[in-house]
Amino acid sequence: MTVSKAAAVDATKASRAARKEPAEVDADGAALQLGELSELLGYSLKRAQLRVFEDFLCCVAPLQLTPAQFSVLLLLDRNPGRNQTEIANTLGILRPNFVAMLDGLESRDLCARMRSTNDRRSHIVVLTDKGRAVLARAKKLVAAKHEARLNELLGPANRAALLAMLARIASEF
Amino acid sequence: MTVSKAAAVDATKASRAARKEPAEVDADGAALQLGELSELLGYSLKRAQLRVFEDFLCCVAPLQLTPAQFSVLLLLDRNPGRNQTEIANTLGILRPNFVAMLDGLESRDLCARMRSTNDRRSHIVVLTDKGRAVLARAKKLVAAKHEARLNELLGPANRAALLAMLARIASEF
DNA sequence: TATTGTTATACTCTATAACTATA
DNA sequence: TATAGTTATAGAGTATAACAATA
Repeated sequence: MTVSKAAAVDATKASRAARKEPAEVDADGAALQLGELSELLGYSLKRAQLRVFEDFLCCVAPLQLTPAQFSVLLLLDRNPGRNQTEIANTLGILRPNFVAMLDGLESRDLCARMRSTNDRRSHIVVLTDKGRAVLARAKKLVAAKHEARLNELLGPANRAALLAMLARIASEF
Repeated sequence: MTVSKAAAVDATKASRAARKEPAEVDADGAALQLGELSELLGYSLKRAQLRVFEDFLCCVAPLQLTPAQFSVLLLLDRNPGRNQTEIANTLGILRPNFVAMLDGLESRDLCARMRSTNDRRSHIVVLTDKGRAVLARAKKLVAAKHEARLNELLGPANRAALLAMLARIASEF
């Protein structure tokens, strides 16, 4: 669910090898046959996901946000007053792993932990003003550069159909 | 491009947290709003990919094969006489990382390295008889349990459309 | 000099156990 | 006792540099 910060710094360099496409020729000039691999949904799913995350990283590079960090900011903005466990669970991040992730965002003053008055064990996670500003800029970059290109590649109808099928797989498969 | 071997041993246990679905209720009974997240292609792509790999692991559990290992066996079967670099490159695996992966398959007698007579630097990777047998059984399990259920969920036409769009994203985006 | 396979290494991601402070 | 946040830790996955053997 997350992406390396090193990759965020230099997405193109970080996955140069993975970018080599199946059909690309090798040293001797003969590309290998993918065979049944190209009919395996999981295989194409994985390669498409890597490519999309790579492009996301590229598009949001000025803001230094990974897909995972962006998803946290989005969720905080939409769900104020929630604690770490609730945010982490919703994103499929394990609570122990969410600690360092929040530390990173908090150290950049994008969000803050606040002790809940109801339950002093809980940390309510809030977006800071800077966090809201960065999120707003990130949304614009994602919409204008990232999602726009996907829309262009697939067409709006196909893009919607793709999204619906992916959501269906994630929730019903 | 690969999947943990621990997950292969117990896929359900390994990703219990990640399996919690976005709409699932929390302790206080109120599910969080995903908001724009549900319109982010990358987000659904990632969640669908995790779910599909998890199911793959489950379906092929009797053979103890990860998606990555299965893809190597498929490629070896379809492309005899190739060396490590060619196989690894085609799958987007870096050569140094492919060494341990091949060691694992070779130690289970699923494939073997053979010095090339033309170029004594190269290791030609060949499927063993056992490797061919395991691959055949794996293909049947994947087709009968894994892909069949995906087909059932989406319908053949939608499944084909999904595959085409994913391949398009991987190669043209 | 360049390439193949390899080792060593480092960093990220993911997962579990166990601690602390609260409830 | 149970839960929230945390720490420590371990295992995969992924990336780079550098070496030996060979070309």
